[in-house]
Amino acid sequence: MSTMAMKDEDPRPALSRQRVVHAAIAHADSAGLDALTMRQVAGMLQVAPMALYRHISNRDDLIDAMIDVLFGEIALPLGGTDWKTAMRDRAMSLRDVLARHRWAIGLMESRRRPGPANLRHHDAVIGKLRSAGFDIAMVAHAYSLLDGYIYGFALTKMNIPFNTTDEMAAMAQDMFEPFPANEYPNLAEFVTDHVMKPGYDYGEEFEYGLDLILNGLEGALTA
Amino acid sequence: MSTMAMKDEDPRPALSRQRVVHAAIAHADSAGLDALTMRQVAGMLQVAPMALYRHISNRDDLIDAMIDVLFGEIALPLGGTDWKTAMRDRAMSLRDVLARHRWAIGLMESRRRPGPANLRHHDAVIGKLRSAGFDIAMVAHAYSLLDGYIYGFALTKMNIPFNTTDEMAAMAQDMFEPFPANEYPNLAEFVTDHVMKPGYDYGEEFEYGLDLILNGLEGALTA
DNA sequence: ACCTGAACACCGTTCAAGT
DNA sequence: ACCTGAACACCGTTCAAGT
Repeated sequence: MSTMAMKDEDPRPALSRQRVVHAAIAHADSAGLDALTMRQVAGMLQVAPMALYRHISNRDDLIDAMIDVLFGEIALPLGGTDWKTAMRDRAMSLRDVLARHRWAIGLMESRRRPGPANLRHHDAVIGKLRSAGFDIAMVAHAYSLLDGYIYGFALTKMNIPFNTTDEMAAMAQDMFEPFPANEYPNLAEFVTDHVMKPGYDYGEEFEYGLDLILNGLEGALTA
Repeated sequence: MSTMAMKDEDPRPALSRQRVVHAAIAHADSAGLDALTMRQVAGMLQVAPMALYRHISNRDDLIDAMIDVLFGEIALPLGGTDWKTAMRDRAMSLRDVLARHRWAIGLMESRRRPGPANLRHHDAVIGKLRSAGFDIAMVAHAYSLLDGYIYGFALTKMNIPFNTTDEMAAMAQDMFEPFPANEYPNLAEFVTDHVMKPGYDYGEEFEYGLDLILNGLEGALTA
């Protein structure tokens, strides 16, 4: 077997910053932030841990790059539609990005060196609100309220320790078991009559709150 | 020197679950979640790491206990006042607790075995809303919206990579430096004309959003 | 009963080599 | 130019001792 043939059969394409960043995102998506270690990312790519440092300067630099890829996945609020539709679509898109990349929720707004997709996203959102007649103080109100809600909902949903009605039922059992019966009657009623009902999905609450906020902002804008 | 005198001079009181939990909270408050390691908490208490395992079963059990202490610090919405005042006070109190214990933001609603203070808090909030005329579906809307916003605002504020106007100015410099001038005009205007103005404090946005949400819920309740 | 020390299987990152 | 292996200073947790 010639060395030429050996090369053709080499299952490892050359490493690159792009390949490292995308492997890291895929790994964090499936295994979580705790599993996002240099050693595990290197394992995904079948290289020694230290090979990564040729392409990224350290773990924080890797996370910077991963977050900018995610900002690129958020649909930008474009020129055509009114501000309310644009902000609603952008909120739903950001919600979807955070659901796909749960590990990123606490990291999106924490970058000391935001990348181009990050800056472009914030520029587009602010521009859309400004051209709809929001003054700068009102932009600050609206952005803080919307993003507070979007990230907070994503955080709460991510951390909720159950996903299905069955899991909730099991957890409710464990939850009340150590305490006297009827010690927490309002919570018990809420859990049994609402959360444990078939078809309950916490995720569906998102749009109720989003629309309440958008309507409130509209009222403040026209006042 | 007698062994009796040695005992009197021993600077280490006996370990207890309470002492471990409170030392861990104090350490996480000052050094952050990454520094909340068994070895560092043990160091605080001047014992060997393994001494902690006599009083807690593992790191997760320690965090469970820490979170329940924090729930105990939130002012309960009591009987006297109307629901809006009660929810506003409770939101401000939770905001303050999260500001004192920033490491806890992602952990408060993630416990598979919530402690008594946790359950008592949720029971009181739900009870207050129910007795004000919210039906169960509306309680779910209100709770999800309020807590989404409160936790999300705390998360964003915690992660924002600057605290003072000076830090923001330094960061703005670094932020736009790698890109062509006027590449992000809306963001640049927002930063220079609002965020970098003397007296700017992101934290002050909290009450604007909170009141907008409470007014929206009031409208939905009376409708 | 309560605490300890060594050990195991992990981390991120530095450094000096290897090809 | 690009990747590697050993090493260092850390983790949480198990186990067998120590007092």
